[in-house]
Amino acid sequence: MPELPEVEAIREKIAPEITGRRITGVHVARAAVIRPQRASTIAKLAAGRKIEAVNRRGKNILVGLSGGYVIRVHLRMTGELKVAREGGNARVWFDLTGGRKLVFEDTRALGRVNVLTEAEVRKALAKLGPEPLSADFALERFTEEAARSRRPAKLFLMDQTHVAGLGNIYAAEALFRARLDPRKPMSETPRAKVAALHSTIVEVLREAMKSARIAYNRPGKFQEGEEFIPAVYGREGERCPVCGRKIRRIEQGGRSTYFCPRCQR
DNA sequence: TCGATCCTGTAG
DNA sequence: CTACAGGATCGA
Repeated sequence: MPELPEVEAIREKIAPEITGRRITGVHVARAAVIRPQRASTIAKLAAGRKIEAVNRRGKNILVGLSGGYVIRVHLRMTGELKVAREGGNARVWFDLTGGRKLVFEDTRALGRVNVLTEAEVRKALAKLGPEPLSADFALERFTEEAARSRRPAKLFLMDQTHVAGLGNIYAAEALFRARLDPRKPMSETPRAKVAALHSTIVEVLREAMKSARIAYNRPGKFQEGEEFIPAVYGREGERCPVCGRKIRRIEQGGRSTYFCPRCQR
C-alpha cells in the first residue's frame, strides 16, 4: 500500500530501534518473498552482521549492515516492516540482539526482502529517478524527460525513473492539483504545466509525509487536519472539491485512475 | 511502451 | 461469483 511518505515514515520509526543491533538469526516463512535468493543464502549473508544504518531510496528501505551488505526491503502493495518481540504472521524476520526482531509481514506476499552487496543494490536501483523531496529533483531534468515521453501523464509519474516514490494515490493527487489530464501524453503538456506538476508533486508528498509520520508514530486516530485526504483518489462519482463535477474513474496500465474531467485537461 | 503475471483478502 | 487493491518486473 505504501508510497514514498509511508515508506519514509516507517524508516524513521524503525531506524533508532534497530541501528547498532546485531543480527543473530534469519527466518523465512515464505520463499517467494526472498526470490530469487534462498533462505540459506540470506541467512548466511546477514547472520552476525551489525545494523549500521537505515536508509531509503524511492520506495525501497535499505538496512545497511557491517561488511558492505544491505537488506533491501520493498513493501509493494501490502508489505509492512516493523520491530516486534515475536515473528507472528511474518513472511520473513531477523532476530536481533536485545530480544527484538525486524519483522516483514505481507498478506499478498508481493513484497521483497533480499540481502545484497552495496554494489548489487546500486545496480538494482540504478534506474530510479531523483528523490522528489531532495534538491536532486530538478525542474530542468523533469521538463526534458517530460518532453521526450509520449506516455500518458499518470503512467509517466508512476514509472519511477523520472521521479522516485510516487504511487497510484499521490500521482493522481499531484495531477489533480496541477490540473493535468492523466490520459494526455506527457510530451504534449505545456512547459508551464509541467512546472506546475513538478511543484504539486513536492507539495502533495510533503503533506502526505506529515500525515504518515503521525500515523506511524502515534497510534490512534488523526486529529482534525492531520490526515491526508485525497481530493480525487478513490472518489468515483463524488463531487470535485473545486468545480463540483463528478469524479471519474478510468483504467490505465491495469490500475484505476481518478480525476476530474472538468478541472483536468 | 504495453500487457501479463505475481499473491491474498475483502467488498459487492 | 467477479472486481478490485497505495506495485514492479519481464518478455514481446
